[in-house]
Amino acid sequence: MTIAEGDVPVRGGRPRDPACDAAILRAALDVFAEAGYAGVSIEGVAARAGVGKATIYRRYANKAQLMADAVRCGVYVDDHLPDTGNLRADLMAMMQPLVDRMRSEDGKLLTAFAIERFRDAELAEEFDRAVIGHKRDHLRHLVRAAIQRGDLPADADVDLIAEAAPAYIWHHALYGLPIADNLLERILDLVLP
Amino acid sequence: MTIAEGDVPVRGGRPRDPACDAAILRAALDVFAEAGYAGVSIEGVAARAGVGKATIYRRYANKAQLMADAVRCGVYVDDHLPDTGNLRADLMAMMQPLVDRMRSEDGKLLTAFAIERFRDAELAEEFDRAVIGHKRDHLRHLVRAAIQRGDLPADADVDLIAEAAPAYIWHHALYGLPIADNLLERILDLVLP
Amino acid sequence: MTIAEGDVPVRGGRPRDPACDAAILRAALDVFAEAGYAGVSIEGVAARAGVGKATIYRRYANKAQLMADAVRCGVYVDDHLPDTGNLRADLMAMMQPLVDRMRSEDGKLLTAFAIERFRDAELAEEFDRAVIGHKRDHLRHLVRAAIQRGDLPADADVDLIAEAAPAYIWHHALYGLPIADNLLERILDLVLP
Amino acid sequence: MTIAEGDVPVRGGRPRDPACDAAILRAALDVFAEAGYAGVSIEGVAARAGVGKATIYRRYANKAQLMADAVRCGVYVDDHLPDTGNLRADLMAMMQPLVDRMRSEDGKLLTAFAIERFRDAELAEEFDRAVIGHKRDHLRHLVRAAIQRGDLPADADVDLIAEAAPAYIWHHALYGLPIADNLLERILDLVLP
DNA sequence: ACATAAGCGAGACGGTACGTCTCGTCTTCTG
DNA sequence: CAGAAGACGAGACGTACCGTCTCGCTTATGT
Repeated sequence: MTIAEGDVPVRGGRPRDPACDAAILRAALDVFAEAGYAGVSIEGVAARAGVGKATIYRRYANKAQLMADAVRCGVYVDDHLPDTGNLRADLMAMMQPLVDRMRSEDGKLLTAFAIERFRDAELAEEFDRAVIGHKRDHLRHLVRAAIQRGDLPADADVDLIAEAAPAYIWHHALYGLPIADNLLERILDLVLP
Repeated sequence: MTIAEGDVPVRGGRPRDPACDAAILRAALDVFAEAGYAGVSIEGVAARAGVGKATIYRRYANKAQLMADAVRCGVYVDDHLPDTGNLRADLMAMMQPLVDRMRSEDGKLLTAFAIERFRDAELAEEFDRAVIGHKRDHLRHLVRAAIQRGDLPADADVDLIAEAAPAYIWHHALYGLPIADNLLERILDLVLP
Repeated sequence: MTIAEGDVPVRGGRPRDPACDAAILRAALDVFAEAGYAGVSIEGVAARAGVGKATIYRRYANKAQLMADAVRCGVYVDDHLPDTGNLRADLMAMMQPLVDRMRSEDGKLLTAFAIERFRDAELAEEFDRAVIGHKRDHLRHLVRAAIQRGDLPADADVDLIAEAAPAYIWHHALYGLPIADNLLERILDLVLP
Repeated sequence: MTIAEGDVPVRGGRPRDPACDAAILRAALDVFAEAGYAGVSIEGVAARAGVGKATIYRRYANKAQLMADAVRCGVYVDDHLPDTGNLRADLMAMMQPLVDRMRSEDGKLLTAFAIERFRDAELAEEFDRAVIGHKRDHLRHLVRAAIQRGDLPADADVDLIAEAAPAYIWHHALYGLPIADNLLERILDLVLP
C-alpha cells in the first residue's frame, strides 16, 4: 500500500514496475531535501529517478500528490492506530513516533514539508486525505470512547483533547522550541485528568 | 519601514512613486486572498495593480520578497500586556484579540504571514523580536506569578500552560479547523484548573 | 530538408509535428510581409501559428534563424544546382529564378529581407550558412570548370564572373533600378566572352 | 546641417549643449562599430556618452533617426567628376576613392549608411539628390562619350558598364567579401574591352 | 537682478518581447 | 501493454529596452 490510489491491478498488460515506484519516491524526497518544495519539479524527479515523466503521471495526478505520498512513505509511515481501551497509552503509542521523528534528522524535513503544506491548498488537501485525516479521526474516536467508558467526564472537550498532542508538537517545531524527550508525557499530564 | 530594502532615497533621478508601492501591495494581498500563495504571480499582481512588471522588480527581487513585504504590511499587531493578578482574565485579554482577528477576514492574511515567518529565518527573528517575543515572555510571567500566588499548583507546567492558547489557535488556523467564538475559553477550561 | 538543422531523427520520443513546421514558417512570413523584420516577434508568430513559444524555440534558437529559414523555404527554395557543361546556360538556369522572383510581388519581400540581413550579423550568418553559401560555391565551381574546359581563358577572373549576376541583380533591387526581363542575358553578355 | 531637425534656436531657455551633440554621435558610432546596428540601444549610447536618455530623445525621435544622423555625420563625400576622354582612367579616378575608403576603418560606416539609405525612402532621396545622383549621371555620360569616340562599340551596354564598379563594390561590402586593393582594376578589366 | 524657460543627469514609469522553464497531456518507439 | 523519450500548448519567470515622464539642478536670455 505504497501508492496513494491503492493498487489498481487492472487486468492484462504489463504490470507496473515496483522498482519505478521506489525510484520515484526516493528521488522526490532527495530533491525535496536538497532544494525544498519549490525546487521540486516533476521533470527533475523523473530525470533523477531515471524514469519518464509519464511514468510519474501514471501514478500521481500532480506534484502535490507525488510529494504527499513521498513524505508519507518516506518519513510518516507508522500507520498503527491502537485502540487498547487505555486512552493515555493509545495516545502515547500514536504520537510518540512523531515526537521521535521530530527529534531526529527527519524533523527538519518534516517541518519543511508541513510549511509547504500550509502554503499550497492542493498539497494540503492531498496530504490530509492520504495521511493525516484518519489519524485525526482516530484520535477523536479514542477520546470519545474514553468518555463512553467513563474514563473522561461526559463534558470533556473532545476536539481539544484529541488535538492537544499535534497542536503542541507542531507549535514547538514551527517556532523552533526544543522538543524534549518527555514532551508528550507533559502534554498528556496537562490535558488528561 | 514598509519596503523591504528600506528607503534608498539616493539623490538624482525621478523618485519612486509611493502610489505604486501602495497599488502593488494592495494587489498582492488581493490576489493572495483570492488564490493563495501558490496562485500569486508577479504578472498577475502587476496587471491588477495597473503597473509594469519592472516596477515591481525594481522594488522586490522575486515573489517571495514581494509577498513577505505585502503580508508584513497587511498585518498590524496590538500590544496590550495586561497583568491584573487574575490569570484567566489576563490570558483572555491577551489572546482574545488574536482569536477575533483570526475569525475575521484578516485571518487568512495573518496565517499567511505566520507561514512566511516559518520559511524565512530573518523574517522570523525580526518578527519575534518586534512582536512575538515579549508576548511570549509575558505569558510565562503571568503563569509563574499565578503559581507564586498559589492560584496554580507549584508543579504546574509553566511552558505548556503559557503556550496553550497560541499553540491551539495557530494549530486551528494552519490546519483550517474552524475557530469558534469560544475557542479561547475552552482552551483555558482545559489547561487551567 | 525544411528545417535548418537538418533532420535529427534521434530515436525515441515523440517526433516533431510537421504541421507545426509549416504553420510556423507560414506565420513568420505573413508577419514579416505585414510588419517588416522589426515587427516580427516570436510571440506574435507563435500566436498566429497557434503554437506555443517553446515549439518555435525547439526548432530555432532565435528570431534570426527562424526568419532565415522562413525566407529560404518561402521564397528561395529553388535548390537546383545545374552543371551541364554549358556555363552560360547553367548561370541562366541558376539565376533566372531570382530575377523572376525579383520582378514578382515577392521582390519587395526579398529585398526587405536582404536589407535586414545586412543589419543583423546573426541573421546574415544564419542565412549565408543555410541558403546562400552553397549557391555561391557552385557559381565559382561552374566558372572554374569552364576555364578547365577552355570555354574561358585561363586567366579569367573567377570571382567577378561568378558574382556578376548576384551583384548586378541586388544592386538594381537595392537602388530601385528597374529589373528588366532580359537583365540576366545582358549581364552574361557583358562578362562572358 | 548636422542635427536632423536643423537648429531651432527658439528664444529663452538654456541652449542645447553642443558637447552633448558630439558625445552622442561619437558614442553612437562607437557602439555601432563594436556591436553592429542591432547591438545599438539608446540606453547604451546614453550611458557611453555620459548623457541622460532624454538628452538623446530631445534630439532624435528614435534609434533609427539617431543612427541615420550618426552615420550621415560619419560619412563625408568628395565630389571630383573627372572627364579626360580616357574612360578607364576616369572611372578609376571616380571610383578608387570609394574603394580606398571601403578598405579603411570607414568601410563599416559607409556600409551602414548605405543600408540605412535602403530602409529610409526619405534618406534615400535626399542622399541620391545630394551625392549619388550626379555621380551616376556622370558615369553614364562617360560611357556614352566613349561610345561616341569609338572607344566602345556602339552596342555597348551603357547602364551595366556604368554601374559595374558601384555594383561590385557594394556587393562586396554588403556581403562581407574582402575588398582587394586591385578590385577596381579587375572590374574594369572585366567590363571594358 | 532676477524671473523665465529650457537643457541636463538620473532614473522611475507602463509596456513589449526576450529566451528559459515547468506544467500536465500527447505521441512514437523499444522491450 | 509499460516505460523512455520527448514534442506539444500554455503561460510565468526575471531581464533588457522602449519612449515618456518627473525630479532637482544648471545656464542663458529678456526684461
